[in-house]
Amino acid sequence: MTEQNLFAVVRSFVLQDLAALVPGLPEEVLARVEVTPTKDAAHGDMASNAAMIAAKPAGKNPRELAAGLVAALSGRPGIAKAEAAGPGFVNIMLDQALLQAQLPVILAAGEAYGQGLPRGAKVNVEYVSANPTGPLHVGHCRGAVVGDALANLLAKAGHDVTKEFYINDAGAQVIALARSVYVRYLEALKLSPQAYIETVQGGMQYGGAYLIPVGEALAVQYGDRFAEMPEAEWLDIFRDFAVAKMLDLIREDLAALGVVHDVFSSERALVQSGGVARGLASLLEQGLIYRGVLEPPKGKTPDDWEPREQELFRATQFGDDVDRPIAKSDGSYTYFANDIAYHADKMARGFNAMIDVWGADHGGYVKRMQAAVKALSAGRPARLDVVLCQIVRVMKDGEPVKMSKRAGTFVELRDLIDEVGPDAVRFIMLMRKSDAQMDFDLNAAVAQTRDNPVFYVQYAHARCRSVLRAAASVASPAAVLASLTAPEEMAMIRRLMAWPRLVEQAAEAREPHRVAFFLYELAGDFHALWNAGRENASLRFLQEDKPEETAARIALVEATAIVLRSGLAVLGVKPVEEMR
RNA sequence: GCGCCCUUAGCUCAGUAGGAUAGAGCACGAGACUUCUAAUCUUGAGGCCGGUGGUUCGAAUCCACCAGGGCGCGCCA
Repeated sequence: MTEQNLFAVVRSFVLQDLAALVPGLPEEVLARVEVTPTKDAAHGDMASNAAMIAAKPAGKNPRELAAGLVAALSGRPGIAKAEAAGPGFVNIMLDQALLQAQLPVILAAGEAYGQGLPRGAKVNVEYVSANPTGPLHVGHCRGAVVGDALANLLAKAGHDVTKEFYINDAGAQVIALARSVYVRYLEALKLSPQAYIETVQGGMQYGGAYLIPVGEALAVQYGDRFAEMPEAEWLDIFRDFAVAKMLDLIREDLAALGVVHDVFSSERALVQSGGVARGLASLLEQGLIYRGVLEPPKGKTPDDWEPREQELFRATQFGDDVDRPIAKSDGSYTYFANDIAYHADKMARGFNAMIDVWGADHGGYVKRMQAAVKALSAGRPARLDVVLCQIVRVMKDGEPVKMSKRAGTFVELRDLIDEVGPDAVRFIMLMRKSDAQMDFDLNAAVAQTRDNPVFYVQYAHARCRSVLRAAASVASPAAVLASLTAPEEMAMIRRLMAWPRLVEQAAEAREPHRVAFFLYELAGDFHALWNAGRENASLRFLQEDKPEETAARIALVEATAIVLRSGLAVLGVKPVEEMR
């Protein structure tokens, strides 16, 4: 595969010419040299900051250095003109033919356009990881969409990506699930669960109707065998059965959203196979685990505070604020210990880059987990990035839709998908930085106007397809691309050309929302181009008497459709053929 | 009290590794349908980038402090 990213190509020219002008510049200076799209067309197609970056280490005036770069770059193939500007920018104007020649590149690549060259690293993206105690609700939705799109984006950028779901099936919450299911089991047998419920501390935790069929299924399978039995006899059976059913529910919900994980990892299986001891071994060897007593939190101390001796991990040695407990005072492991083991397990499976997508309520957990991964990696290259997703409020008619898990009226993810469709859910969730709170406007999500970004982008694709359908009879195979010269057309090509670079940058920043914004802008460009043909008939795509120009424009439309599809594929949103 | 995230136009938000005159949409003003679907487009107005200092050729972006909003804070996961 050849380099599709023209910005990378030109950057390598700049670096070569810079090295010739100023030999021996340090790596970290060169790394800061960039070639970017320009905001203003008057500044050419691309701009580089090279002269300003290098001026100080070179002991030269940035304008002077820029002039030297301009002279060298001007002779490069494909570069029509270079000029120094402002405080020392080098503005680069490409040959029109080079821009036009991007269209056949895009057409040949198809939806693979923008695909980065393969990189060595195996990346694990873990997301959703909801407790297997019920269907997904809207709170899980953002993480599901962001994680899935991020994984797609990284794959697009050339990484070897695994999508993973961590099943929290080892803790107290799945015990509580089993007990709640037992109540439904008794009800299915027409027995009163009241006496049993009174024996359960905290009562029935999961009261949702979705457990009724689970209880019924158990009644069918086991009859009244467990009706009078003590908990110890049925707890494991009920828990495993219920967890399996809940995972089925969750998988269905995810499928409705178009999310499919490659791997489901069970916490319980990890624990039972001795994974925790395995995971903690390297920390023990490094002397990073000790018995100690934590200081009370600064400021106001909890009322029931009393010093306790626990096993602690020296998280402070790796940037955390305090050391963190590995084991409770009764000796059993904390969730953190299991999580260390889980990440150690990922590393043992060969992942040197891990990304966890968490809800914002886990923000306080990031430092300790990163500290643990740092300790586990012990010098090997391993990196954990945590993407935090802030709360989403679902809004209707300007009012927040009530979500109360306690009252059993929480909005299930499925309700949201049924209401607005998976494409709108995904696209709109990706129109925000994940670490900013967002309101999800139900009214906008179903609107057939520019208010609704998914509609706007899909409409652009449908318009492309509409032209291409109408073009079938007019198109000539020999596209004479040189006829594409109108400013609107060249602007369109520049936008398309930016796609591979955007993939690279967004993947590096772990920010899939940039793709959504890119598509929104690309759609805007196309709608503008479409309407330009309305104002000026000579700009219309299909020109009856000019087959060559028509062919060139069809290539442009086809390339636009390809980039739209390529981007929508990253977001997991379906392109549509027509809007009727 | 401590930690993390956020604060950009009336509203909802972008701002691409510190780059040039801070950009979109909505709402508001003025325009464009004998069509490749006007479900769209063009154009105007609208800003102390929360505040104050600092770092440098250059700061919405980095640092410090302050104010406001959110999340979390030793045997819950």
